[in-house]
Amino acid sequence: MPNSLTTTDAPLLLQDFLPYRLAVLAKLVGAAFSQAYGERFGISNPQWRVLFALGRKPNCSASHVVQHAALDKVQVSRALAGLIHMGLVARQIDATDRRNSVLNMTAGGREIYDQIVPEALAFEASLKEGLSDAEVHQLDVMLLKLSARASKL
Amino acid sequence: MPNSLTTTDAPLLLQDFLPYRLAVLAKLVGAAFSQAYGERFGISNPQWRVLFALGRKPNCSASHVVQHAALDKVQVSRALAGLIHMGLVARQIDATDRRNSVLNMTAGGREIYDQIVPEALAFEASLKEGLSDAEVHQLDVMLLKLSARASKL
DNA sequence: AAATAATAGTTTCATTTGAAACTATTATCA
DNA sequence: TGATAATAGTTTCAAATGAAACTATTATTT
Repeated sequence: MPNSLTTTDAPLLLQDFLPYRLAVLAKLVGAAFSQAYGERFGISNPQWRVLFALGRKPNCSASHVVQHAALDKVQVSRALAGLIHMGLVARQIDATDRRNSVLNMTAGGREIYDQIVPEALAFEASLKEGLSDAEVHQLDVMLLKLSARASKL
Repeated sequence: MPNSLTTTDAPLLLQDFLPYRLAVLAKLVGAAFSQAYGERFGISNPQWRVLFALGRKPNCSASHVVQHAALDKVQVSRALAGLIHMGLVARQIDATDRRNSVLNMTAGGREIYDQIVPEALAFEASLKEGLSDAEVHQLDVMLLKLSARASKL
């Protein structure tokens, strides 16, 4: 057995393996984001998602957040508990269906939100720096295609 | 205060926000991968990375894995503990520097590895299905650019 | 050579995450 | 109407993750 310790014929190059590359990039970006902003406001990544969802659609329920922030109901429940405890979000109960909550940012929550949105967009722009408009468009198309494929695997 | 409960002027669209899109896609892909293969072999995501790193470079140390698999030393230590316990990896001690370990897959480890590599490549190919060669190349370029930018934020 | 620093890797402990079970409320069906 | 199922959300418990402290070994400094 002359080569029992050598590599196999077609070793998988981790650096080129798309699932790996996506994971590494997403983690890097997420860490940079939450280091920059989470630290400043004491807000975690799932909590940002909830705030952004509420910014987009006030008076919504937790289930709505689940569907629009790619979080499961446990994560949303926990994120909300924190945000409510910090006084950034207020929860009422839907009188017509007492299972539903009606969520909104408080004045304090909106203050942070209004502050963070432009910075988040600047962060994104900075991330895209070096990409041409055409490339940004290509990226959009490919992320959509990859997401569509991935959800079928 | 006529609009205290309406959205702000430029709400951030989570669905379009690149850090969010990357996170969601990476998670989706990672989940699909480890559901398909992790379940079958009882191997976690960090453990796959270690195996792939060892496939690429036998006789390497744990530090080498740290540098080439985007894992920290704690994750590598734990992944190795599991792999060794499963009998898929063997660890010797470098006689010239007894701090270093010398890692290799066992015959059993290589058996799984040789089985998984073509499937992993097929998985990747399936993920890229629908992308033209030009698009795949574009994707490569943009992931590289984004990674470079992200590591500077 | 002794003391200090650096490197490789592990362990410990606190926090995060995920899956499953649970409560409360409303909807459906017999 | 009463029983069953479905929905909204929370809690609980186990596993995964991360940061910091720790052990062992080698390198450097004095």
